[in-house]
Amino acid sequence: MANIQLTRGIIGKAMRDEEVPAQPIIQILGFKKISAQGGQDRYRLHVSDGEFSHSFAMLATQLNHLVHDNVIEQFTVVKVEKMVCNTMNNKRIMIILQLDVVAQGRDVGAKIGNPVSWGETPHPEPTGNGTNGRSAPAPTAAPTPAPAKAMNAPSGSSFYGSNSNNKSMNGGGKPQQSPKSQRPPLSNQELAGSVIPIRDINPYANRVTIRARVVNKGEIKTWSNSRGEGKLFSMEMLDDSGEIRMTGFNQSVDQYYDMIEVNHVYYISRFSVKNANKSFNSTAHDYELSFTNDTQVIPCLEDDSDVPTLSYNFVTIENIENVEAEKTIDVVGVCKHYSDCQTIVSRNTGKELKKREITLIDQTCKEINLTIWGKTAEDFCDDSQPIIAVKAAKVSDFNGKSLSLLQSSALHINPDISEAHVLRGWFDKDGHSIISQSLSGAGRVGGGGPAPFKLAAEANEVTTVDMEKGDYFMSKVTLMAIKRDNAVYKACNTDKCNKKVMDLGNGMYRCEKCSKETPNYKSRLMLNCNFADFTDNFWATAFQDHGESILGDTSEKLGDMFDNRSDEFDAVIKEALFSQYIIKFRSRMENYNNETRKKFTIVDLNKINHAEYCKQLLADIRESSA
DNA sequence: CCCCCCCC
Repeated sequence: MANIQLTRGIIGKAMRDEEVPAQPIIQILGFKKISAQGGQDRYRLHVSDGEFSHSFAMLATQLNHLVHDNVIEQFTVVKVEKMVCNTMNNKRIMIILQLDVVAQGRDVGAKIGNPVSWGETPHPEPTGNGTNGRSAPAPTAAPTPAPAKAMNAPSGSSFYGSNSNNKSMNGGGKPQQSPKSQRPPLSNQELAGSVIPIRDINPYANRVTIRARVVNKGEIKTWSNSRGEGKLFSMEMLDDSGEIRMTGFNQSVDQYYDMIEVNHVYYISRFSVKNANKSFNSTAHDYELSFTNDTQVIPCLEDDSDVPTLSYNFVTIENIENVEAEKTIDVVGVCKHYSDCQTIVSRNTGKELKKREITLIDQTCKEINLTIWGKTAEDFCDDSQPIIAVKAAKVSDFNGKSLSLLQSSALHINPDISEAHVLRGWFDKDGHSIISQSLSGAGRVGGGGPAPFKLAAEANEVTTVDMEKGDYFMSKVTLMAIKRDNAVYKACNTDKCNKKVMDLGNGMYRCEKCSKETPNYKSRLMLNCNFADFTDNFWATAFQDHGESILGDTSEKLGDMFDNRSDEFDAVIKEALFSQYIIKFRSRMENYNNETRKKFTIVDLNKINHAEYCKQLLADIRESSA
């Protein structure tokens, strides 16, 4: 093991944020498990380039197996294929994302050279044999013996079976009794011999096994239609040849859903293969798989680093502007803020849906809203402004551009990928205080550029000449009053027609526009609202959707209240007052009774985010005092 | 066997 040359000086360069040579060779002097977010272990490394040593290096968590498998041990020499440096709490940290082992620690057996501890370390570095330095206890303390490398497939005891006897088998430790019609589990030899690449899956290839990494697992979904009802889940898997989707129904859900873990590799055999319906399947594969009663899923226990992990093809937020609606893209951004979880009712199915809006920002200084659904929305609660990476988010052109998660999308919080580390560094240093523009909703560019912020007094001064288009402005205002009368009106029930109908007094309603009389109508909102800030106040109209946001209920329920439970309706109005909003208004001159008057209409409305608003004010102050 | 991907 003589003559191993470390890349001297690389640590100094990395610490000084200078360009580092490609593929530097360094030695691991020790490592230490540290507590980490998300319950996942993280390893801090004590590394040396022969000149300096440094204990603020981190192993990307996808490389944890290298520690668990004793590949990284004391004195192991590695070639760093990929790493990033960040400054965290005034310390430079090296994050090693990819490495190759040059020589095993047990073969090297000693520290190479006489490295000096870098920088702020106040004490001399211990140099005793068999110790790893303060930050890195001896590896003998931590790892358990690695599984035998020669093992191709796991032993029968780790078999996740293909029938319901499984639990009793595990409980009693008895050999499995196959029920009559079922085939016995595949032997290890059968398994290993029949593994084919995912790319080669087709309906005629029987008795094959794939060895695949699960990169996404959807929520359990229930359905009920004329053909029956049931539950199902889908997952996406990949190997180095391709990707494929697999769906499990009913009892397969019970059997496999909890067992299958995202990012783990499994041997899967005895599935059924059918054509992929391209309109609902975003994978590149022509076929998709289903679990059968006979399907066998076996965790891959040996080293699975040859099976690729989820890879992204990120589009910057700025560039999402140019992506067509309905396309799916990968995106990574900082979760600048997020909304409460809301319950809405699907127009198509009548089902209640949970949703939450997340605002993402990246180095292009653009923001975009991402809508998340269901359990993901309910459970999302992370105030640390985490990095969010999404595989296959759907682009929509609602309110500018926005993103929405699909069942087949995958959201990852603080993924251990270089883009995320770089973004983190940017946001913590500069990004958090930057004035950014949103592609979604209020403040976005479009329709003649971003709307300027105006105080109420300034808004009142505006004399709009353009009768057609009008002027747009943003304002931070408090809701002072809502006129109760005419807040709700009965509108024509015809799709797309929202005209006010005439109550004929006989249970029928007439729409002049449609020339139709029906017993039906829909309740719609048209709120006359008074808004104020410290300079002045003005009246503005909030139609349907914005009215629902302000009053916090559906127009249907509000209409019922308005007609039948007047005091309840008054209470709703009272409750809505004195909320603060950031609102985008349109001001326009309108002719009414031979008089030209300026009218304000709400075009976008958001409850104020005080933290966000204060940041903007601070940025404004900085800019104007610079 | 789902096949909806929602709401403003």
